[in-house]
Amino acid sequence: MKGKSLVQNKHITLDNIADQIGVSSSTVSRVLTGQSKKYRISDRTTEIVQQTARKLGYVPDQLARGLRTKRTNTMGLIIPDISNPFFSSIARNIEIQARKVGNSIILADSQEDTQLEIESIRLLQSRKVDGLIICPVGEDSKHLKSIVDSGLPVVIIDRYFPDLNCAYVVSDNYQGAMEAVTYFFDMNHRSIGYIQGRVNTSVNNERIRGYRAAHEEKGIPVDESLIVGDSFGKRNGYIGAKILLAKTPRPTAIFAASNLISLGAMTAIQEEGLKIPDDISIISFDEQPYSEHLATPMTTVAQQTSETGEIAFKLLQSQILHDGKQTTEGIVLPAELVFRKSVKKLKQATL
Amino acid sequence: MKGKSLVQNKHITLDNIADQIGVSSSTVSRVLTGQSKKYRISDRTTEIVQQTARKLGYVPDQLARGLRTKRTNTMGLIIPDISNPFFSSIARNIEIQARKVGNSIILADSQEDTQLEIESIRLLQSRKVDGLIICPVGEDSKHLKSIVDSGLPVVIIDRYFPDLNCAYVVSDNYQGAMEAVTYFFDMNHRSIGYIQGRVNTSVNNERIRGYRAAHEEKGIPVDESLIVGDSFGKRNGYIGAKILLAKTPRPTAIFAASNLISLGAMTAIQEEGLKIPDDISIISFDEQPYSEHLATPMTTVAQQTSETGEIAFKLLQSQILHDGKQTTEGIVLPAELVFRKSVKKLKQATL
DNA sequence: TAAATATGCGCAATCGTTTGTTCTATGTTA
DNA sequence: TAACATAGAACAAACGATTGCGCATATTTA
Repeated sequence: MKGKSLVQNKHITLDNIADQIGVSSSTVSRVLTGQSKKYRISDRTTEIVQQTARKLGYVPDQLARGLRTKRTNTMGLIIPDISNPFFSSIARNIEIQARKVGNSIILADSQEDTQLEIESIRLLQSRKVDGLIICPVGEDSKHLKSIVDSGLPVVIIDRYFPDLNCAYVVSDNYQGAMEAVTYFFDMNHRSIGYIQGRVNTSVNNERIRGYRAAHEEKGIPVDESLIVGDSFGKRNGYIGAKILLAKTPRPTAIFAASNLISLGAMTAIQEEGLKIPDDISIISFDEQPYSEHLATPMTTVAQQTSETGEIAFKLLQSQILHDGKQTTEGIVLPAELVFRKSVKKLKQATL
Repeated sequence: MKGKSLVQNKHITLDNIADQIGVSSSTVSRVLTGQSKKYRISDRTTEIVQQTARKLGYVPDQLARGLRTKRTNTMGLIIPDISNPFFSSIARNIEIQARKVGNSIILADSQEDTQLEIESIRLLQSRKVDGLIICPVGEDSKHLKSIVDSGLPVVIIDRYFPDLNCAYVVSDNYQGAMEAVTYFFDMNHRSIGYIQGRVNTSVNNERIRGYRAAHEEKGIPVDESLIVGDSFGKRNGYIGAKILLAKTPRPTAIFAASNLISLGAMTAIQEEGLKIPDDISIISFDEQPYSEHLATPMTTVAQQTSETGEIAFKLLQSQILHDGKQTTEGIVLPAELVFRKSVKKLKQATL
């Protein structure tokens, strides 16, 4: 058997096959979609059709099929920054799940820009995706509401909107932040800076809520001036840390709202000639492959990225299979504190 | 003006618009594709069409359009592991470029598996992408040849095949490796382990070639037993390092073929109770945001990821615009050594 | 005033599939 | 033998957009 894959000279269509063996294209279609029995195509015909299809290297035109069937087996994925390992890890798992069932993913990077997010949604709609998995930029949800209302299956990940009637899967940011800050307290820290991410995103709100709750539980008032920053990027981490470190008295600990933030904070800390954890303790959101290898192995709060992707896909898929009936299930995955060396146990609790 | 975005009740087509204002759908089409002048549609009609299209929230069905025009404005992107920041960074830049011109990217993760790569290609073909950007798994290129021969515009990135007549953009792995190893020599190292990536990929071959060339230039014979490993993953880095560190005499330096490999190597080094760079020096391929923050800031050889993405896209785009005429341009981008602290200068050159 | 040219737009085919309906043999039953 | 099933497959109409061609009017030209 010659395994040589034929060069597809132009393009093979159902009609080509049909002509070749003198049947109609409908018959070919039914055979190739496995409906021989249903439409009583004889075994002989079925066999012949399959053979010639294979011989000619037929591959169905998904555009035509989609046009006719209203299903493209394609989903849109909108991510604020695919180069961020946190997101790319989620994306990967979504893609893997999708491919298992013959679906494809159209990727859009919104670059943390709501306007681009809106454009992306339009673009994906025009490409007739069966559904959308979207990690929203964050503050605004009007455009999301309108698309959910339009009936397109949507699953939101990472960030969500309480008033949006839509399936979502997020981490328990409240609990994660709460645990992290509580841990700081347990290590006798009392002045904990928080370098936050993009404000007014659910992620950020929840983490702040956790930060406050931890304070409240310990009966420690929160110093509002210790909450700084406004984005999940590295630069913001740098700036935020600079600000915190300039305070007198200097906070003894920093809670960084993302992997990039902590990276930025680290260069600031270094520039100030300070050591982690001796001079300043730090916990970062987002576990990364390199976390354990940092100058000081980083204590992090880990989110379940691969589970997030997998669950999001399955949620979406189920909506699609149930004929676009949207579920509004919300799934929240626990975040887990992974302990390393970046927080120091202070001697005496001031107070 | 009410900015309220209308719920698209079902779906607006050209015919809907046409009916609404009593013209034919062809007229509407011509107006909406900006061909009013060419087809002598009156200003008045043009105006009305545009208004109602806007009012009704018309968004063209790209499936139908693609079916008719044979252009989908969609490109396929096949990547061995999108969660690897090296690749996701490339992917991001491709997506950004693509979107600028209204194109979309269908993402496929081949999981470093040639079989999945082949499947992905099929899938993308059936989805009628205008072209393909692919970072091949590596060893085999038969399937690539067949697809290039089929006339589909293709650009290969990161890894390439000398015998494949196809545009590509890669880093100068030879030069990068050569510089790294030469630097080791300049620091008086003489026994340099190399933890390689997937064997028989161009990336790996070129880097080994550089490794050898550096030796030759210095007149130092290469110890074949110092070349270990077989994948770009973290696990391979760990294992490779374990093997190298067990040798007596122990090599004084390790050259790691990827960011993940060096991460794995670091845990091995740590487990052995060794310090970088005091006990062992290391250089890693792939600059990363965290490179400077590692336990010992890592000397790396940086590749131009964003340029890679951008160039790859533009190469592909140009092929597509020139009516599928494939260019076979090969672009190789220089790699740059970025110096940090992970290499120690040894006292005496043994010899 | 007839012919020529311009203006403005519609017809209908087409892209490749899918699918409800119809058609024709051939066999079966009463 | 008339009536009727049944098997096996073809017909044709979608899906929504694009586009070559053609058909009316209106305007200009000779």
